[in-house]
Amino acid sequence: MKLTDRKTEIVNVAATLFKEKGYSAVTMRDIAQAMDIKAASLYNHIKSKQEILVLIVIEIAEEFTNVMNEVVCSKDSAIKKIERIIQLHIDITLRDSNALACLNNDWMHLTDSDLEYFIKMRNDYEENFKAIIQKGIQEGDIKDLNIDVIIFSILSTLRTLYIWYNKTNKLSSKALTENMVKVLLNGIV
Amino acid sequence: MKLTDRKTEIVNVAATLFKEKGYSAVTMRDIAQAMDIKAASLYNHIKSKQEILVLIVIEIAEEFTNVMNEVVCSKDSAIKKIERIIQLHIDITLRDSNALACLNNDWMHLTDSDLEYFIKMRNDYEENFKAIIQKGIQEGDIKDLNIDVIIFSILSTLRTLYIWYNKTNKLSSKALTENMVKVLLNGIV
DNA sequence: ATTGCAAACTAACAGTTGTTAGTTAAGTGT
DNA sequence: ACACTTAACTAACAACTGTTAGTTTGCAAT
Repeated sequence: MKLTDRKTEIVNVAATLFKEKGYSAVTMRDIAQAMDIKAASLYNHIKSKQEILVLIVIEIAEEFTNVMNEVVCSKDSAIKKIERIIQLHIDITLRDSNALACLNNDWMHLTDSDLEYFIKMRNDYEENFKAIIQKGIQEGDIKDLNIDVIIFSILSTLRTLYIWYNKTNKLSSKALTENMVKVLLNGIV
Repeated sequence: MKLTDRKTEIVNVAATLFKEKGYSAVTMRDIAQAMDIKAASLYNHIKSKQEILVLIVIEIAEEFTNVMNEVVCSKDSAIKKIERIIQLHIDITLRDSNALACLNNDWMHLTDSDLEYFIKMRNDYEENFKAIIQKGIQEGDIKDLNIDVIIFSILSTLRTLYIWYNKTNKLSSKALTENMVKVLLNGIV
């Protein structure tokens, strides 16, 4: 799916606004004003407000899905797999925090098949993550704690990185990943 | 600030809807319909849609602030303090997950002095939390990792508990807290 | 020069939004 | 029986919503 330059621009501007105020609170006139054009002009490039949301959310969701599938198929250890997933979240956060905020906060405004598709991807993602942790526990690499608590604490941290990453952007991607791996896997005590 | 029964009911119904779709996407007619009355009737009890949001968000924010102030003043160890804060988040999540969702997702729709007040409370909260961690590091109870990464990973997990707690509500408050303390403090490896 | 096209514009639409005004029906206390 | 209060109602408002239709402008290719 290739986008024209102008369409990409609209999607990016919209993502920035959606991050600030949420999908519902941003109007087509807001998006237009941010681009110094009129609202009606947006429709030369996009079909609807919904389409913008779909373009933002689904693309990122598919990227998560694709990488997760690679990781699942690989022969790495559970710990190595988790590290790759941490890296994945950090990379996408650094590259496109606006879209990520949108995915986290506005996915419920998707409709019909898009909503269905998104929810399936998210459920599969969590299931795959769970399977990785479970294998790690079986093989003795991960402590035998409540598995849902483990999954949740890691995923919720990774998913909300976008809120926070500009507060500590002195850290490089690599340094951030290293610290995150230590904190999330080895604990702080 | 005492609320009449009916006002409380409106606030609770609104919080449920806000959790599902976000503040902006919920209309006064939605709230009214959920209570089997007409939108105009809501105004016998509340001043505005904004007032509902303020009642939901500020009350919870103040509760966090108050308990945090107690914890800061106490003579407990850093670890003990963190455990109490984990307990606080879990308790509020179990008691009022709707309001918590609202606080997390819709605080930016507060206006003027309410918005200012909220942001100040949140900043103070984070500063206090940071000071606790810092003390813990100084005293050797906590590993000397990047402090922002530590704060963020714990807080983001605690703050988004509401998304997740009904998936694993087999766990009691106590059991949940114990698992959470182990995972967040001691790590999983 | 003429045509074609991309991308902006103005004007307007039908529906939705939060909110107000004025009214009504059902209790409650005197 | 009476006035008062509570909490619902209908009707309407002005502003805002996403979107469409038709038009204009400037540039590139013929």
